[in-house]
Amino acid sequence: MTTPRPCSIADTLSVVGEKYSLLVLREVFFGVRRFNDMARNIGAPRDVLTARLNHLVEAGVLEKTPYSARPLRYEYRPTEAGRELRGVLLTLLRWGDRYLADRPPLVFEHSCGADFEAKVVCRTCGGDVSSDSMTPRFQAEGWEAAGQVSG
Amino acid sequence: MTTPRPCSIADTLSVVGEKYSLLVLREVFFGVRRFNDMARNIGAPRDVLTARLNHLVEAGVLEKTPYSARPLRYEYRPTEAGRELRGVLLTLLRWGDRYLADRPPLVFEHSCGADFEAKVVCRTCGGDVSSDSMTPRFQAEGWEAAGQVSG
DNA sequence: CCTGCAGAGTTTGAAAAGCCAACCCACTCT
DNA sequence: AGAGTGGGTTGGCTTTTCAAACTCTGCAGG
Repeated sequence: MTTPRPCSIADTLSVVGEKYSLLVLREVFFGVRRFNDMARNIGAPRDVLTARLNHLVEAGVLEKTPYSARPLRYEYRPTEAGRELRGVLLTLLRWGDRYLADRPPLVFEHSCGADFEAKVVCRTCGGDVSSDSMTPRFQAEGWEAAGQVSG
Repeated sequence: MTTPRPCSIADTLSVVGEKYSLLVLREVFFGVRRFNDMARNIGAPRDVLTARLNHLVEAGVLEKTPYSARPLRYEYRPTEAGRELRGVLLTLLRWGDRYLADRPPLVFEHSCGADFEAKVVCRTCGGDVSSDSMTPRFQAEGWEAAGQVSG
């Protein structure tokens, strides 16, 4: 068996898993729309940024629309699918704040008044995801977990 | 200003943002502990996998413990910090299931009985994260959002 | 003892991707 | 006219990635 495990995590990473891609999304969520601003805020080489933007547009995560006709200039905005990646970013942010940073460089205030910290729950019941609350059901043959889902 | 925006997302990505790193984590959550199994399930070149495992161990996300003394063999397990990355994986999984896959190759059954779908909420109040429910407060000078937080 | 096999890497050399600086084009502003 | 801005593209160099082969340690069978 030489093909990798079929998996939506891997599929998603093939869209947003390249270097800088998620940082582009971060900038877009901050309302940054233009090439030069992104390049500066992210610290990415301009040619690489060009490639990432194109990839994200092709993947349907961003869309480019002209904001100036002559000279022709585009700005980049998230699509509905792109907007739905907000949770990924917030989850990464929370992990870094917790395990890496002494003092988070950026805090969000949630509408409830508290400093926002992301938490992942079951969309149906709202319950926690603990290690033993989830049972995997593999749809493809030959890809069971080794042992139980754990960690 | 030539330094990139200070940000826990970027910091987190410097730990788990390299190619294959999150797939290593995925395997670890499935209970896969050994080098050869990971290489096969992920489809990663062996030298790259070696580098990623070492990086993740140094970063305190995985720990290696011997499971055989002669020949000396190690297995890789998540640390507490590594376990806390589960939410990142589940959020990526959900996005891929929703926007990429026709039929998800893997489904988890949550303890509530439903097929699990991840959702990100405010840890304090349990409320949704909509675009306008969060107000950024920048701790470092000069890094405001351009326009409001949006998307 | 000799042969074969498994597990976990390490080495090798070519192909791909990343990086940086410089350049270009189409305007606008002074 | 000259300088500045925005959004790239180009060329040349460095770093990663990749696949295959190789290493090393021990076990198992004949």
